[in-house]
Amino acid sequence: MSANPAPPLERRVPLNRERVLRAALSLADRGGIETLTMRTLGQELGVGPMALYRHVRNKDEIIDGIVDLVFSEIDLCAAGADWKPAMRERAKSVGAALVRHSWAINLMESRSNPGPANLRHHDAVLANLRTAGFSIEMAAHAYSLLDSYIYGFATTQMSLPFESPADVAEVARTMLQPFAAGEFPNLVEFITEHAMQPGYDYANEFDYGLEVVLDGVERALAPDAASSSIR
Amino acid sequence: MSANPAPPLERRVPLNRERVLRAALSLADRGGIETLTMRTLGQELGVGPMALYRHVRNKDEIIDGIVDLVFSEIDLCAAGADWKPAMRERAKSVGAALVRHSWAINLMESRSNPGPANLRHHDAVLANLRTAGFSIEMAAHAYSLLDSYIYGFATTQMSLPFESPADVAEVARTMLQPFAAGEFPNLVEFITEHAMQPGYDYANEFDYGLEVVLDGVERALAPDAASSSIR
DNA sequence: CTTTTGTGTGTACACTGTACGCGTATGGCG
DNA sequence: CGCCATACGCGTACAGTGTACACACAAAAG
Repeated sequence: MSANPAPPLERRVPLNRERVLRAALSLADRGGIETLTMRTLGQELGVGPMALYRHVRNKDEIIDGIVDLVFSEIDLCAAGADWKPAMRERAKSVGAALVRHSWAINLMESRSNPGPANLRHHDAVLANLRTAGFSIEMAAHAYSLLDSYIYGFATTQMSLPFESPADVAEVARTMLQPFAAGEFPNLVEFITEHAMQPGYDYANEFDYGLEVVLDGVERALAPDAASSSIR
Repeated sequence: MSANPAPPLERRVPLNRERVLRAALSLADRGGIETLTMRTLGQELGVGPMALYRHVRNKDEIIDGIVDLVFSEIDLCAAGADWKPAMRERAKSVGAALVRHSWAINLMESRSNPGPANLRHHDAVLANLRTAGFSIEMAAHAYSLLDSYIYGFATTQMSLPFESPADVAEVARTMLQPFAAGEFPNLVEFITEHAMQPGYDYANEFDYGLEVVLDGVERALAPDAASSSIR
């Protein structure tokens, strides 16, 4: 017959792993990791849930995949670069990526199947430190300290239940409501005199702690040179 | 009648919120947070899932409750104590609690309904710092840095997919298997020359970073006194 | 006695991930 | 051209999740 019963006007471009992961990342970014289900992801791609299993072993593989996509957004530091600015830039790059993908914070370090971008990232950091003269032990110290701080800060930052100083007042009131008035005086003082002040933004704390950590590493590396760039 | 039709030999001691939370904590400690479901928890208490809802509004309230139980295990620091040893002890106490309840790491800071033990803990830390002469700003700096490090370290520590140096070899092999031999030379060196060495235990890194952080805070507080107790 | 209140149960519903089998479109082959 | 293997997506089904709702039964109160 000349008339097709169902004319494939727009030919179905087949799914692939890449498109599945991209859509999953976009979905997680927009609605958080909990809105990423096989059904919503299928809907996003105009496809049933089971179609995804042709391109991905299971949901865990999707999670691993989008976590590695986040790692791939982090700038790699050059091996020959001065370690301190390189580590500072890396820390900020990681922090920025975690802000862009806040659902990823608790997943970046806890996946047991690291992807290529993850491994490449770690390798580049170690390369920079070793080239800069860090012993393996010192590199281990520095790396542990830096990563603990970076991920810890991102965790505490993202878990703050407010966005602006105006929210702080509201949240603090409901949080402290069930308790006696003078039960937590220091906490109340801290909130009213600090967190509720106009210019307050917890994100600013990141740089301060980062400099403390970097200076500490520098001092441990060369005990005489105390740069003390802490403001 | 003298003969009871169904003699309540062991009279059903009624459930209460306390027992529900204790059982939930025990369950999470034994099998991880994912094994804590309303059905398993009911089974643990010899009761149907719906019975729990008489004592708890929903599952989130159970999570909030057991997180606060973990907070209640952390030693409170005295307001008048020297801040540096007090913060050191607090950090270790938090770290120890997180090791005992590793399921809690990602929940301690991310619950938006902090319980009384949580608030009491924060209040005590702030009291110590303020009494020791920290301005509100400096207390905010120090608190942010310390907590970021503590929780960040716990996160990275708990997410390591191995327990002993023997496991490291196995895990590293399977992790690096899909990649070319010389693709990550620094990572391979780090693993073989450091993580796989006999005495290696990542937990030891905690104290090192903690001293760096404490010294950094001390220096920021009194820029002249550089104690440099870093080994 | 009746009535109220507290406590646990059973059923049911809307979700989740995913195992299994069936159709169909596509591309290589004779 | 016909044929067929393969790749791809779909539909159904199942076990598991949190929990809303109506009910059963106990103890206590009036």
